[in-house]
Amino acid sequence: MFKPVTIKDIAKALNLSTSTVSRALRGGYEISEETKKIVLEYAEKINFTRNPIALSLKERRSYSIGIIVCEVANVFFSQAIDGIESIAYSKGYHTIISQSHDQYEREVTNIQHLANRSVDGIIISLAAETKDYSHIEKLHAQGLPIVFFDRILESMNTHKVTSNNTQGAFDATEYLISKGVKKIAHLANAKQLSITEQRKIGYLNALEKHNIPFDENYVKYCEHGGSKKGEVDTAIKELLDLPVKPDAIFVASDRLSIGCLEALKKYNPKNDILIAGFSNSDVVNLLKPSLSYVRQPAFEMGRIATEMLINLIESKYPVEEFETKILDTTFHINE
Amino acid sequence: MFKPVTIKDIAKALNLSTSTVSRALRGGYEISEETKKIVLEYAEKINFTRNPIALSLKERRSYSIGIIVCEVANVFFSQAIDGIESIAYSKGYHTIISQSHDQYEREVTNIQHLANRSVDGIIISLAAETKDYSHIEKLHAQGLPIVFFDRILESMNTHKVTSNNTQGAFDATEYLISKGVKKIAHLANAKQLSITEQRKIGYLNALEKHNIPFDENYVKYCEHGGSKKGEVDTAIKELLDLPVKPDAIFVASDRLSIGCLEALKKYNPKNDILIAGFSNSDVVNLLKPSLSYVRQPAFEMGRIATEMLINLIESKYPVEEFETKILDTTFHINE
DNA sequence: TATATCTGTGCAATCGTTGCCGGCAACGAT
DNA sequence: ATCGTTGCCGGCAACGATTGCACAGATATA
Repeated sequence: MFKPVTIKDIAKALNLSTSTVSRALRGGYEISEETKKIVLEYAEKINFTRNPIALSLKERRSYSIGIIVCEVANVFFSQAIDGIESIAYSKGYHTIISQSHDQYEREVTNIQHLANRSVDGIIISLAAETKDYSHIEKLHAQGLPIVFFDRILESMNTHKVTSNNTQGAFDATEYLISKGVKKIAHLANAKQLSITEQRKIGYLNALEKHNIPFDENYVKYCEHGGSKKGEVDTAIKELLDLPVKPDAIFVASDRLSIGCLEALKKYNPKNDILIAGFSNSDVVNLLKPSLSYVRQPAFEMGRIATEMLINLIESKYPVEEFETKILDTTFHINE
Repeated sequence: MFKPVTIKDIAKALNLSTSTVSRALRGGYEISEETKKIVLEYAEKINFTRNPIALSLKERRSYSIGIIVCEVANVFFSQAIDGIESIAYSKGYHTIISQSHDQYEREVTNIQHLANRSVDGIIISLAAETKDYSHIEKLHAQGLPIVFFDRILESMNTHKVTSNNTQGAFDATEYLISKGVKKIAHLANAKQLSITEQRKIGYLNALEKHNIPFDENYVKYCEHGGSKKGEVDTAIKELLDLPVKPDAIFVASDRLSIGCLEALKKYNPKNDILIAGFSNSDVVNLLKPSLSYVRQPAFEMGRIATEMLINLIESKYPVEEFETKILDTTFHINE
């Protein structure tokens, strides 16, 4: 059995009380230098580390942060996680990552799990499927600090971080227009997601600016964010089967971009459709068909969300003023 | 402040002792049906969940499993994590993921952190940089259950899961040979990794079988697994600058494959070098230059590793017999 | 009626750590 | 000589949940 050393062991060995040992280890001013030295040396020798579980119980907090994303395999999210960790670790927190796989059920289970595990706060990007938010609202009402990033819940009064989705979508769409295309389809994420709406607005704005009429048939939503087998495939096929085939597609997410490219490779070998979309992939430059892309500052978003969360956690008084931070995207062309 | 309900609250409200409440909630046979019902209903009503931290302290275990991989952004690892989670959740464990980013320091910190957090066991794939194993050996000696997957530590006596790296490497190399090339370079991972050695053996076996002489200059090691900026770039440049330029490259990992393709795109626009390598990427079919690839059963590896670990954790007696499971890879051609 | 058995409940200890109170000795000031 | 102060340390309780043991009351048996 794995049995770590405790301060009791030290106390017994050194013939001291546990409280004395405890204080000596924390450098309490009420302990003589001599005793301190003895305790510290012995603790070092037997490789003592204090039990954070016991501490969590006593302090009613765990110095850990829960993260919920749809999947870690998505580069946008893994970069955001790196950003979260960079701040969390530096401030003495550790992280517990869990994946919703864009499923509502798993989001509920996971957030419950995290709250039970006594995380001090949660950073979350909503699952594509989620339409009911009571599981989150309940915890928030109980006082659990929550920060949203990327896919935010507009209606909840807390800190939020997103990128400038509207601008990014506008840039991508306008780029397509600049290439001379006019029939620009839009492959979108689940309808109820904040990012879906924002990106669609950017797309519409670009069309409007250039006097291109909007056709609702050119917009396809993927209710599972592309996680469901065949979802993107079907959407693309439907677009290709339209009476007037689109000559470009603006894709709303990384996940969808991949599915889109795969489907096009299959159904449109002529490769005469221009594509631009959101992507943080590191292989985006190697893809064929090529993909011009909007990149979000994922790492930075993670950092900021974490700073916000730790502020909430460590605030002595209930926070009333909340902030929504919007970061700029960048656009990159791949001919 | 976030303050969950405790059994004390229930006890007070119902005028019972905490022990009665506790037993009623666990369905203890010694409690009258009537009392049980009252307690259960009230607990339900006020949304009681037991505090797992308190339980961990008492039971000396946390029902959580630590995972250490180099990075979650790597598809092989994220698939393995999905496999780990599938078993872990079904058996009532939850997971704590941490990333070494192929750095020795972070591996040490993370494993320490996990052990402190009282995980019941650890599943680990070694960082590329790691050459000293005492941080792991120490915990293992203390009785912490550890299972290796992918990048294993041969010398440690515990359960291990790998794929058949030698066979996979052989398949890839032989495929290249079958395409008529003879000057096959090998872009390898850090020298000390188990997978590096195994994959090199497969490469050598294929060369030998087809009577192709081995040239040490054709093998390039990446000591940081491709995590360090410019590492792969340099290696590829060196290969291209050799007096006799290779006409094919066998690449040992996903991470390296990407770097390799990028470098080749830059330095070898003629695109006259054939590439085959290990990859679990979901976009591998969309890449240009194209990449024939060896795929590992990552999900399955995660599942098996977790079953092994939970066996170790839940075993009543110290386990003496350890197993090394080797799973088959598959090879896929991309012309 | 006295004793044994059984049912339902409470008490107290436990896990590791820390906060708080209080005790003891040595010291200086009065 | 007495009092107050200070330095150093031990003991107790508490965080939340579980559990062995004890005990009260009811019922059954001798």
